[in-house]
Amino acid sequence: MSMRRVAQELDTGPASLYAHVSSKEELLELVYDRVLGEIRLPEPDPARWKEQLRAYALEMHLVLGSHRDVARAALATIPTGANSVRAGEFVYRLLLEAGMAPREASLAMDRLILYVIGDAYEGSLHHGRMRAAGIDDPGEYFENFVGQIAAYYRALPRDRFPYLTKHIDDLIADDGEQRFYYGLDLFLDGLEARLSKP
Amino acid sequence: MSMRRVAQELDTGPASLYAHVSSKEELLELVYDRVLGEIRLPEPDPARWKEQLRAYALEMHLVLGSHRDVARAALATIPTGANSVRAGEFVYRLLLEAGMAPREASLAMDRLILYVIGDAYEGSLHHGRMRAAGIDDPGEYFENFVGQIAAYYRALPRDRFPYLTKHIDDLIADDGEQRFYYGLDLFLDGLEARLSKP
DNA sequence: ACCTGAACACCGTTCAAGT
DNA sequence: ACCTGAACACCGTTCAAGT
Repeated sequence: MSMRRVAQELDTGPASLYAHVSSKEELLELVYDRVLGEIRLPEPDPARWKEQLRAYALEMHLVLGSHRDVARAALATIPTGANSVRAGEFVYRLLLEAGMAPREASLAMDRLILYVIGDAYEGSLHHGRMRAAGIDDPGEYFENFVGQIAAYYRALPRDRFPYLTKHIDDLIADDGEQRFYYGLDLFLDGLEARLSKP
Repeated sequence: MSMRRVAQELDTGPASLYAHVSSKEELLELVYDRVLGEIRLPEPDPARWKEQLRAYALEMHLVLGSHRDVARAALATIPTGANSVRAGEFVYRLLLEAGMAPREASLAMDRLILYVIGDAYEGSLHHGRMRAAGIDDPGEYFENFVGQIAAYYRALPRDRFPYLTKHIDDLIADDGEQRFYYGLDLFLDGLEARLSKP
């Protein structure tokens, strides 16, 4: 996304955008909030906090995957939009009602959001690379990507890198989706463990 | 970092760089690997895997904080440099010797690295914003940043956002370092729990 | 093999001038 | 209050020409 391209889409010049927005960063934050609005929030149910938090993370991840710069804008910004606050209240409430102390719930919310955005941002970088390479099919791109890693690892000297060279198949077994799930569930299980023995 | 500025530092033109490197991305990957070389790896000790993994994550986080574009380059790239492979062998070995199955160790390594890089990247975005705002002291910047969040939350209607408005102090209590530690320890504790009951 | 100047095709943002 | 053309100060990369 470039200011000049946005302006072009609106049949105007880039300077005109600055009558409505003070910078590209501000525009991206507005887009971010609008994108968050696409997430449907269920009625919070403390008994199912883990399930609901997981569903929220998956939806947010999906919705952020749409555009590269949005995920970056979501990092290190003050979440100030209406939808952002709405989502924040939902997540925070769920953690509190699950039994977490306010301060720990704050930390947990912060880290969950960072994880989702971080993974989405990495995904969008991959997406950009895919387009740059002229590949259309994500599966084909993934094959290509891990294939290069595998080839490189296979060429490493076994005596100096015994562990990496021995388990190449395991290193490339899981795709991006499975990696995201693994980290998400590790996180949620970790929260649950802290709840049961504080 | 821009190609033109690198060239200037080397008293030459930007075009000259392309005799040594095929793109800016490739140059950044070379910088990334050099930066990883600054991490000192201890003799792996399976009995202290958690402690050693934690120390590694802290060192990597510190070393990545130096330059914004490096953390971004570290995302979504094939880690192909000598130091990168050296570090990968260390982390992977530690996880395996701790008792993890090869496939799960692969996932755990991937997520740990993503977490460290993701947090470092967010930190570098903050750093950039700090410089843009003309602030020199990180403490002052942090005060400023959380102060804006707090003011915004305080102005929210209490009936619509009861949870966020009630715990503003807890929401802004921890700084970046403490947040990083919380997520890191949650991750490591999670791994430990999976090891004890597989 | 390495370097260079000049050019190409872009950026975000500002600012005086217009309505 | 909103819009505009033109300009400023940058980008990454290419390419013919040089050594």
